Amino acid sequence: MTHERTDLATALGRAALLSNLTPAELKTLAARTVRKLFSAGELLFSEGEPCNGLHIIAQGKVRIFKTSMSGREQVLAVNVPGESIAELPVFDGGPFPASAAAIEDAEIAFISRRDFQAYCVEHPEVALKVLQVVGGRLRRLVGIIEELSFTTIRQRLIAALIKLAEKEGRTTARGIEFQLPATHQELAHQLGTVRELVSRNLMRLQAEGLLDVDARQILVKDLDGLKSQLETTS
Amino acid sequence: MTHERTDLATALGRAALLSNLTPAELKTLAARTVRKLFSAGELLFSEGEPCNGLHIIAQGKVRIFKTSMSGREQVLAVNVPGESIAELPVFDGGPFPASAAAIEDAEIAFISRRDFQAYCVEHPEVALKVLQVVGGRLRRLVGIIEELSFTTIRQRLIAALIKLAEKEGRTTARGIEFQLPATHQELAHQLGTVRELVSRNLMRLQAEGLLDVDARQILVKDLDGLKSQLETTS
DNA sequence: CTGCCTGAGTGACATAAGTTACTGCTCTAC
DNA sequence: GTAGAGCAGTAACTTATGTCACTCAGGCAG
Repeated sequence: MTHERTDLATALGRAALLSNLTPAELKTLAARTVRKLFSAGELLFSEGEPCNGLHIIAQGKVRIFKTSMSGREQVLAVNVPGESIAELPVFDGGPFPASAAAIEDAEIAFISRRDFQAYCVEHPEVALKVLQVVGGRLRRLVGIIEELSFTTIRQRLIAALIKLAEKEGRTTARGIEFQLPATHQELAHQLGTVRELVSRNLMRLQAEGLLDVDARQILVKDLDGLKSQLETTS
Repeated sequence: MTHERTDLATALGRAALLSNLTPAELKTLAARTVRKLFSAGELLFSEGEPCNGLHIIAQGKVRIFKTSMSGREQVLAVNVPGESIAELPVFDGGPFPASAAAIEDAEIAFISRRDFQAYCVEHPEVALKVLQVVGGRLRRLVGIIEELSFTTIRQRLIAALIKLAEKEGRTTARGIEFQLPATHQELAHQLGTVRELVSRNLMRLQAEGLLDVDARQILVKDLDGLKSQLETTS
């Protein structure tokens, strides 16, 4: 029990939302949080449900997404430990605008709406922090809209590959090498499309000599060539 | 001068963001605002510019939008008097994520970032209000993403028509009648597409007997029929 | 009255996107 | 080892989307 509380307090301290709180404050807050465990694939909550508290990720990755009637998915965000989920419904009182599921086994610190709101009133600077976090979220959403509205799947895929190459790639003699972080299916969800198109477009990029693809293993042979693909008038 | 200040104070009072402030408070705030006038079509600000204050609409309509390299536009929001624009960049300090232009001649109350932030620190409840407003904005963005990702232009158009019919339509013997609020071009921007597709889809709906179209004049003959079009598996 | 400008309707076309339906590969469980 | 599950590659096809290039009507300025 004590152990758990301590863990939660440190986990909370890592949360961007709650940085610059004193250890004592964290402890008080931790005493009011509930630890929740989710296994990979499990739903944290579904779109449309009422929101009764703030989720902070202590362990694991969480995917925020919308689902269409026909079963297609569009990922809105992937959140990692230290980030919070669904800050907004906590404040505006509305239902969740999207669903959330654990990508990996995950541990979540849950603070009830009432407690967190009370906390914000006592600590106005927390509300400003929340605004900052929400600002970043809003910017990402606008970015997604821009992509959906103006770019092809090919370009979105290229953009994703470039980001991965620059973040996770190892530079080798032949180029920049990395693994796709998930299945083609999951990547497709993040790009707002279907598995087949990811596969096809990867093959097409390979045929054009920009990449070598071996299932999830990617070798970028011409990063600048890839980047130049993003600047076409589309 | 006094007149102007008074006007601004009442205009501010109508703003959702600042409701439940006392007249005295409004007056103080109004003393710190600048009145800006824009004529139809004029840009308030452009995507990427630094944000140095909060805009509140006193008169006129304002369009928030993204532009692609090839010149296409995607409207993110249309804001009317009483609403605020770009609350978020004020808080997170980043640049504007999108551009804003006046649809009609517009009058804007402008409060500098510094002043408004100071105001929020003194009045924590205002920060919570801002969170609520931003929450609504975020929900709308998620809605746009859902539409772009899962629906066809036909369905988006139908949804827009239904909304207009229910909000502005006059019921006549032959059906619900209303005018499109803008040119096909503008409607296309709001749906994230081009003029031709709006025109074509309207004609197609007419051919199917759901509507009568005469340029901007619309007569909805079968509202339920329209609605049922939205429930297909797409 | 005439010519011009803007907005609207349309046909032809190229391409992107999504669906269906396979094949084949690689694990894991039995 | 074998069966089955899950992931990946692909071909054929349908539809949606966007572009180009017009035509046409109405309104406004000269």
